[in-house]
Amino acid sequence: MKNVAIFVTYIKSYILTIKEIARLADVSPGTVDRILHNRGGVAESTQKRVIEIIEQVGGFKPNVIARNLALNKIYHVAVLMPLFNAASPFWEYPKKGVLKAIEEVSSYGMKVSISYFDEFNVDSYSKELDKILKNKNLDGIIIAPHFVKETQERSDILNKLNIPYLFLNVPLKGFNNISFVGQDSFGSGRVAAQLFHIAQNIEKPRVLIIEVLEDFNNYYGLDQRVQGFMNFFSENPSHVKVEKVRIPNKNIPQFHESLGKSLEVYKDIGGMFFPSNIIDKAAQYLEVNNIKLDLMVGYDVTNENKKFLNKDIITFLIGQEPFQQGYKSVRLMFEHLVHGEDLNTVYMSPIHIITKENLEYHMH
Amino acid sequence: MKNVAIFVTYIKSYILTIKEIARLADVSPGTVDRILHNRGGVAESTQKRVIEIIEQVGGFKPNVIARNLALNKIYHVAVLMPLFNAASPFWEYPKKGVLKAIEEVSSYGMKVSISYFDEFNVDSYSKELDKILKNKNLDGIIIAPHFVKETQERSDILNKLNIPYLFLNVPLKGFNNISFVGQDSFGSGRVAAQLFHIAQNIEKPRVLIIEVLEDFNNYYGLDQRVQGFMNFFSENPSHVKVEKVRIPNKNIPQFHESLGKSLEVYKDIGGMFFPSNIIDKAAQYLEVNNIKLDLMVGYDVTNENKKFLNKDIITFLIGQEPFQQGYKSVRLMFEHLVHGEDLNTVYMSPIHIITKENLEYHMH
DNA sequence: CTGAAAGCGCTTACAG
DNA sequence: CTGAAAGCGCTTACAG
Repeated sequence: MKNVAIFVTYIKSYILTIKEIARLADVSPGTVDRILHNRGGVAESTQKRVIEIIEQVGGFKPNVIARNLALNKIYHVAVLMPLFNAASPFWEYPKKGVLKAIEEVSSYGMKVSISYFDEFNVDSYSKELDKILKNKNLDGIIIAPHFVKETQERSDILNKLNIPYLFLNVPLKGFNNISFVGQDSFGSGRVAAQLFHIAQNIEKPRVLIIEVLEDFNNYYGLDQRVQGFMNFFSENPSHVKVEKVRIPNKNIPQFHESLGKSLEVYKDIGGMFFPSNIIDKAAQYLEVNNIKLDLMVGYDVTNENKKFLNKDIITFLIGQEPFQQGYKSVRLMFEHLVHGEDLNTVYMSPIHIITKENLEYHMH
Repeated sequence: MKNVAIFVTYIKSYILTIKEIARLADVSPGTVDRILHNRGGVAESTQKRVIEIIEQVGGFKPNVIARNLALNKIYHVAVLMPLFNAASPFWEYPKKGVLKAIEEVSSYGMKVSISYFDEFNVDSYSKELDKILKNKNLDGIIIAPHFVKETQERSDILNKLNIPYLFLNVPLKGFNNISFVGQDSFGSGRVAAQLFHIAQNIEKPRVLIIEVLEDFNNYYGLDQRVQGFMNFFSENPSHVKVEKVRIPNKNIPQFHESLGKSLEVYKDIGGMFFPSNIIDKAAQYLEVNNIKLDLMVGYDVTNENKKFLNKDIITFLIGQEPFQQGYKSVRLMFEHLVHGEDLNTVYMSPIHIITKENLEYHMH
């Protein structure tokens, strides 16, 4: 043990192996391992000596690779998210992000399976979630908890399972989820408002917020977006005048009819704000009827919205980096399970301002 | 060998180990390994048989963890980038990104060392680069090649070293770099132009581009940004009128004096565009002299620029996700060296539009 | 309370 | 041309 100090200055940043520490302490590697993992059954004197040596050599960092290999443990993680299709265009990119992350972690001891539910069908959500919760061989869950009540009903099971679960995109409160990955809806509404404040034509200062009934019932984030929008104007004196209308959206013709009526009521409006990605339907109406507004702002870079951005009918889209949301949720679960990292309770997505010109540079 | 087919249907997505394949083929693991890595010295008949079996079981994917451990190889990578300080505020976040990535990959067989040069001192660049190139124990290099000539002079050495090198932030052409991570300067100029097009007050349509002499000599990307800016207006009819001035920047008083003169010449301007992050100096001038412009657009979320964004003196900043640039460059090198992945020749950074309202949600 | 041994899956000399 | 053995660093029964 006398030579330890000299040895240490020599090796500097080099990290010792368990075997080397064992040799310095005159014990076996097994004993060092027991101490490192607090597995007990070690004489106090031995423990003290070994810990001292570890401190002297500047701590011990296990070789994660060797650790993984020896444990030969594969962590199983389930992801539950809405199915991507024409009715749920947003979910294309979270899915891609999840798949990309799966590819990366699959070589390093974590297997991930994805289940999908229909965003507009509560039962499909409950059914898929129940299936996942029955799986006895699970180490972690990532959920886009679109349905509050159905998720709450299962919170007991989630907690009893005693495995970490992480919320993706929907920030439900009152759960023991280890983390949330998604956008601050309120803040994103403020960003949209600021765009009108900066860019709305002074001669046509009236802006219409369109709340689509069906969307509002489906997703609580929309209300937050509108709240944030209003909040900006309550804090900042502005030439912009805001009006709000609620219209139904059973089908396109009906939606277009309601929109048309609103535009007749507010003849002098210069812009519209949609707190959701349904703005493409309105853009279609404007195009067909050859109406030009100064500013059209909505959410999410879906394929339809891209089209109208490129035609200069939509001016700005608020993006939330959905690819990263999917990617990040899986990577975080990996860091937590495989590397034992503590996660932050919240990982806020950036609030992207997307225009025709920067559209193609973004990974959506 | 008869049972292979049945076995295969049973195991499905399970990936066989070398040992298992060896057993199926009645050879030793060593032989399978020789075939997998084309190391030669295997009878053709054996080779054929083993390859057939591998195909039947749906291919072989090595366990990267075991591979790393056995190879016991540590890849050494050098990073050369500008030193972050008050004069080079941009480089704070690439550095942070590099450090984050280093933390991640250090557990998986790659060590990274960073060297810094003074962005405004060619010699420091040459010196540090030469130091790196002398290192015989190097597997890859990441460079922010700020100085064209000095980099060109060393391209022979770079190529002879026969190790991959990747360009960060500065897209030099005519090199054998395996990849580039950074922003499309031309495209970013177009984005800035579009912001003026959308938001510039109709009553004050004149916009001033400020080219700072010293910056222009230092960094070729600035010219590209201005080109892109002009290009947008040449393609899009707009009410915006663009003027260009070139002013020197030996020191702040001189810079402010030149700026003041320009503002006297163009009394009716409504906005200014800075193709660099030096916009904070102009914002300072406007603040002190109590001048309010409708639109001030510049580059990069430095601490100074943040301040003026929050004071509503700067309207928009174009961001290039510098953290991600640093992070990504290291991760890509890791994928290339450790996983043997082929890289794309270019990884374009997004072109972020930053305002007071979305500022805090972005990782810069 | 402690050590020796075997094993995770792959690689690499070495012997034949 | 091929197999047996040892090793990467850590973990885990097992024996004492």
